[in-house]
Amino acid sequence: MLNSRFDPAAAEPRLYKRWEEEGCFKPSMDTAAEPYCIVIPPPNVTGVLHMGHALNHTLQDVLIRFERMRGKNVLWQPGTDHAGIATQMVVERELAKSQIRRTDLTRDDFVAKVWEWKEESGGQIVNQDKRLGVSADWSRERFTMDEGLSAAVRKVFVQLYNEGLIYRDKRLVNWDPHFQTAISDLEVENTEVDGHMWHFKYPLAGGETYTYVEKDEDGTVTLEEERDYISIATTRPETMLGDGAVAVHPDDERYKPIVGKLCEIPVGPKEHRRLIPIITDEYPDPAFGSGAVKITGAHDENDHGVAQRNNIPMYSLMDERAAMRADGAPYAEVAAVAQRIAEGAEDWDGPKIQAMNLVPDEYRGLDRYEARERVVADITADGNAVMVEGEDGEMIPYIEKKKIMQPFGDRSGVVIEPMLTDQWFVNAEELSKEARAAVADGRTDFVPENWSKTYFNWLDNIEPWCISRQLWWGHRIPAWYGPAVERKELDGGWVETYGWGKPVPFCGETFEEAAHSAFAYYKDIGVKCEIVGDDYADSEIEAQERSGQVNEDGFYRVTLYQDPDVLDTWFSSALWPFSTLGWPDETDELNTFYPGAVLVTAFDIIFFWVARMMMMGLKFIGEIPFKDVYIHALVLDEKGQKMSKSKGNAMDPLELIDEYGADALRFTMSRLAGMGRNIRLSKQGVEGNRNFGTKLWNAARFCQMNECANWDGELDPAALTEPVNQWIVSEVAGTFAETTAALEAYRFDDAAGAAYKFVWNTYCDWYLELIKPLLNGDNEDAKAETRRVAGWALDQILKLLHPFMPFITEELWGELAEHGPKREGFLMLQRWPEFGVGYVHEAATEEMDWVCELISEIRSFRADLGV
RNA sequence: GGGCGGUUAGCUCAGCGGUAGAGCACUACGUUGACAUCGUAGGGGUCACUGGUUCGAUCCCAGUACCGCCCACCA
Repeated sequence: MLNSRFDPAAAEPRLYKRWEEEGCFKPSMDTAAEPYCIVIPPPNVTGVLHMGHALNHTLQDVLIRFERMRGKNVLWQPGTDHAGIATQMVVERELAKSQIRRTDLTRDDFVAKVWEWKEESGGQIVNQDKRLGVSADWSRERFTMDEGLSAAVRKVFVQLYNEGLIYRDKRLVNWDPHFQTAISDLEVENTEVDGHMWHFKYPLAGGETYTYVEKDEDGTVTLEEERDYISIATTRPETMLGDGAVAVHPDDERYKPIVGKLCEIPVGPKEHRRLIPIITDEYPDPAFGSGAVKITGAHDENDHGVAQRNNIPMYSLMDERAAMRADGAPYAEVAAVAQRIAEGAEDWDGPKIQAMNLVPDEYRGLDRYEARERVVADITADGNAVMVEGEDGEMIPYIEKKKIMQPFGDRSGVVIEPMLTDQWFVNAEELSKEARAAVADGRTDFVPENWSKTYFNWLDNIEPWCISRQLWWGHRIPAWYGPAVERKELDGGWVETYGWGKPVPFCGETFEEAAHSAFAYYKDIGVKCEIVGDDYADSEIEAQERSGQVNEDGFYRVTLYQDPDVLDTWFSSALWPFSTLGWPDETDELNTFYPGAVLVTAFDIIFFWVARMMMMGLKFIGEIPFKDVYIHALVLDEKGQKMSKSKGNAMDPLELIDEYGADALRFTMSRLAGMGRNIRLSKQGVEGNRNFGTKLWNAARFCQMNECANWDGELDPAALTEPVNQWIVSEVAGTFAETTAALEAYRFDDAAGAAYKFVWNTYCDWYLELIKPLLNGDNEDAKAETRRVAGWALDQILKLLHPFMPFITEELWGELAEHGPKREGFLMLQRWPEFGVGYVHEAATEEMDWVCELISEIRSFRADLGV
């Protein structure tokens, strides 16, 4: 006899172990069966299971188990992501406990530490997934940095490079001063913060003056005064040091008299103040601020554009920690050079400008915010702040309080600095075309469909994707550099000079490949060189030291060095749908399971991941990676707040599993997973669904007590005579039809809801109550039929609920089988019924509707009488 | 600034061109010998606002007002 309740803590590990041992999660590889594949969004290897995973994995598991029961050849491909920044962060923190900094170790030693950590502590989430009942094929588990996936990454990189879709460029990128790496646009979170806008005077060169006139809309003069300066507003005074020009709108009448003249940056030692030109550009908005904008090409995206259009030098002011630069020649010398450049008296180019440190000596090495305060104080002390009348009538510096959008690193939380650096980029615009088309023409569908608009909107405005990261943990960029060579004819012979100023990159899946193309390159331009075996340097300095000698045959020795950077984590994630199936090898799995049936994910990852998988899949396989993209909601707490540790409202799925069992959590997730944008989870809800499990358990117990648990599997509905039995068979069939349709449409809430309603409100509340008289009566035929149908219906219920509640259903199966006829194998072998879909016994249904109604009426009649 | 979505019962939301639905909460009665319960019944809504299309609009269209979210370079 069954206990009166299910014991999840005891049953779950036992059942899961047995599923795994019996290989229930492996694809059948039955060639006659339709393939069905889902690749799991790989959680970070550092990750622990949170509510988002619990929802995401539950929904996938429901689909996977459902399709497996329907007889498809099902693969759920699991694995984890190396998560570059996150993992490096975790390991650095670990090391810090023993007072070790990353930079105390060599790169190789550090990376070895990370692997060590990964082996020991990484991937806990896999075990946590097992507690949830995730039925992925763990024997195929992959890691984005394992050997096969790394090879795929190199191959993709090299091919894209050879096609010109990956390139190296010096651009303004988002620089994270904490991690000291570039990050992509997507990894930046713009947040509105309280800021200030300072107004300063840039004096005109040589004490020149002009008449400054302001007019209102009607053309009436509202202000007219002689000025010897131009007024500039800025939220970032510290970047003034790198200004290359002041820009005004070409139609701005106020400044027409001084366009083309020079003005002075009012900061730094007086004797070396720099002069910069006043130029025109369409960018400044005459109606905003003073209408004049200082142009700092190396530290602001807009200014960068202006500087590029007008050929204005872009002086970098900060180092990789976003502190004011402390390198290079003393300020006086550099400023003098800058002065000659501004006057057009000296030639310049990018690298030359980049090398110049225009930070005045007294600011060098300061943190950027410290520098800001100093700059503001110095300018104000100097009398170059614009003054306004304060509340008490005194003149005070004009500082506007202002909300400004500030970029923060999504992982580090520090303010991102736009920095001019050399990075690798993917031409995302080119790759996005096919990715866009595939959704537009319906090869891939978003569910709900509306998300395709978000997807289009992003693709239509896509920017180059910065893929290089200045980290140690990740896929090393498969590029090696050699010197640029300049050949000059001298005394009838050729003389080569090797320049490391702008090294030439050579890409290859291996060093040999890169070396070959390097060799070909140098040969092509007429340089006799040798590149030795697999002898490449670890750093640029080492490469320089080792290059350049001439051997006895007159060949220059060239030593290449590998790019120190690693790739953005999402680069490898983008390959996940095919790299995990064995690509570039033509494996059975790749042929069978690509494209996948559906990708299940939350909306916050559409850009990071979904779009990029579309791009890479279409580019390298020539086919979409998945037919559907199901976007589910975010999990919020019961008050609709985002769960977070700091708020203290985070619920731990593992705690809920401990308390209520995995099935309760899974069923709750399924019932809440509507098409909405977020779902609210409460402990109460989970408890309610645990109670549902108990209800189911006791229905089974009732069947067992009444000898109903001896079903033989087959049932001929046409041979039934009792209306109540005919009716319940119809109801079962109807429920299966409803649940099947809902699951096919990713309506998890409807699917689970239909099952819930049927089990509790139809089977338990009505059917089991109605058959009690039959079971206790003396009509042996009716009794036998009822027992058979009740047991059969229970069997169907277990099938119906299995995708949602695998543990309790499996356990019931096992328990009942001990008392009834032996069943073959595990539930994984059970088939989703198709027999009775659409079966309706109309007469019985009508009759039962009538009976139910009548009983209800009698009950309320009795209630009215107070009986 | 651009885009997306929301506004329906006290709460959370579903719905749909044709007398408004669910769950929770509330009230009443009844059950609890498969069940850690639950059942039955009931009260409760100008479906944000304004126009338009239509025989008919909560639903379709346009606009307004709030509220979310995403993206974006106003110094």
